[in-house]
Amino acid sequence: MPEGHTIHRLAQDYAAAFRGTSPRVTSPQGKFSDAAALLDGAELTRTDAHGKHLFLGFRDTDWVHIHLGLFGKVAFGPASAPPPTDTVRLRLANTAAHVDLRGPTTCALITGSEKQAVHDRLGPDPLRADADPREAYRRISRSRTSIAALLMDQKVVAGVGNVYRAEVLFRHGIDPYRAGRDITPAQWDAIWADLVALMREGVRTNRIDTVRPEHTPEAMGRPPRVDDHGGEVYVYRRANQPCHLCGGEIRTAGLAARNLFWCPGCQTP
DNA sequence: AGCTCATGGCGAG
DNA sequence: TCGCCCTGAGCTG
Repeated sequence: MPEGHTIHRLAQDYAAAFRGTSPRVTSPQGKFSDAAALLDGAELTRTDAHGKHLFLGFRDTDWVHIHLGLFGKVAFGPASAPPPTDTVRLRLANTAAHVDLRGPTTCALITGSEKQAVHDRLGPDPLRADADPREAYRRISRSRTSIAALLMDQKVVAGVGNVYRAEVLFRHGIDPYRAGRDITPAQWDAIWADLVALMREGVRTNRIDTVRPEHTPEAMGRPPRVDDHGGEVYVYRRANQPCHLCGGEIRTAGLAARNLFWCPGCQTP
């Protein structure tokens, strides 16, 4: 589920369902029980997102810091909340809705200054108004590390995950192993602008679609294909299949414990 | 029932 | 670079 677009969408959805209300706060699974008791009945005043980090603001000073990790999931439902299963870390419930959080790597009650510390260690987020892409380029342009690894480094850019990384590099014809220092300013500007557009669209639709209109299955007369993650893509999880553009075989390789996908025909070193 | 894999990230060595 | 944490789906028997 979770790349940055998912988290920003969740910030919106939590706000839409709970902002201005004082929900019951529980932790059926138990790992968040003490904090839940402190927040129970407090007003949810605001929400925020930076990269893959989600923040729920209660009262004036309390924040719940949530990171879904690889497995975390959030499920919204109506007020008639079913009995929670024993994996629900955090449940909010008001008179109109409930929401369950399962499997997060982080769910912690923090202060405003602790929240600020999280912002401080994250790079610019294409989905945030305060993002400065030059901050990212400063690191990228000085690095011998591959652009694929840099895009996944949350200190460099916040919110890009394995799908957006693979897809944006394909869309710009850049081989994932190219060193950061070999990315030109113009290339970075184009990548950033593309990330902003793709991820905004991702927030809107709640899925990752990266295929340009002229390359959709309908436009190219090939059978529709949607990845398990729910969107249509050029290379992500398409190892050994033909590239939509050049017909060459999509390749895959491990990079820093994640699977990388690219088209050697379309992406130049 | 058990294995593998997944859109993340951390700390140890 | 590896092992580990969080969970669930989709296989394999």
